[in-house]
Amino acid sequence: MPELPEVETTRRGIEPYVKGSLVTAVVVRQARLRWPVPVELLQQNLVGQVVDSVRRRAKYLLLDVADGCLIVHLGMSGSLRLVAQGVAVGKHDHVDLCLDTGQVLRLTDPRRFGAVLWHPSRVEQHPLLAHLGPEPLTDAFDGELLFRLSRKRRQSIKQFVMDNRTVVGVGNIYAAEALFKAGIDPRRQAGSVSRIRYLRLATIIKDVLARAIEQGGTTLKDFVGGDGKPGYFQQQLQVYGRAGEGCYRCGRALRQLKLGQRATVYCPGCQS
DNA sequence: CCCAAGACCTGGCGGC
DNA sequence: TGCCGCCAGGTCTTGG
Repeated sequence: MPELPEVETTRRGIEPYVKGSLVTAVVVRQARLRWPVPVELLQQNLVGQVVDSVRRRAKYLLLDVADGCLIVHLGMSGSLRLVAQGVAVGKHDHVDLCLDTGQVLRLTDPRRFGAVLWHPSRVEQHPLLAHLGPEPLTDAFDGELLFRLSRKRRQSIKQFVMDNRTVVGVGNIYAAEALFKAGIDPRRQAGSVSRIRYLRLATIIKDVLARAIEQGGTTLKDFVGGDGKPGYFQQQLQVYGRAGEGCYRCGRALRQLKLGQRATVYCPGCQS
């Protein structure tokens, strides 16, 4: 479900309700997520603490308290919602953070690829975060970086831009969309793409992600942001999920193939 | 170091 | 209806 725009939408949705409130309890019904949820650590370190800030790094949501940080990843199918205390618990509602406001921050994740972890100090140094590339919407990410990192790389450009060491937050949907808008064939070897094309691609990646965030993310299945509102970006998708249908630009049938085990849709006429 | 494939899970869908 | 194979927004881990 969540790519960066969906995670950022979630962050913005929950921040007003979570920031500044005190954690009264942590309830873990299913500790077997991507990694075991450290129940004891969470209860010892979070309960009685005030959440100072709700941040995002890549697709990780970070809830800071005085002595450390709660790390949440939504995986493929996770979502975070605020519900009133006492709301019935569903089959895939694995973790609750109960707040002194009477609300509960609830993690739902059917596929359990998500994660809930604790880090006792500078969270940027957590092994999962330490080697991430730059945030796509900052000046640290640009076409020069893409060009430089891509030299001598033989993997496809799509896999290259989806690699979190290159830049974070470009998932399967937005990689396909950005490459379509940039007119680049997703199968192209990263190292064979020109500097000029990378400059344009970086601008497009920023634009696509920023616009998706503005629209509240892409709603696939039942994604909703923390405020319960659906996203509307799916109405803007040019290629993702449209294999076999006509290209909006040239009319040719969009094709689908696999790159790095991921479905990849592109236009044989507009992308080369 | 680079790269591809495997692994982790559940649920929904199309086909027979 | 029921079962089977395939597919799905991520990314760590393994093996060549």
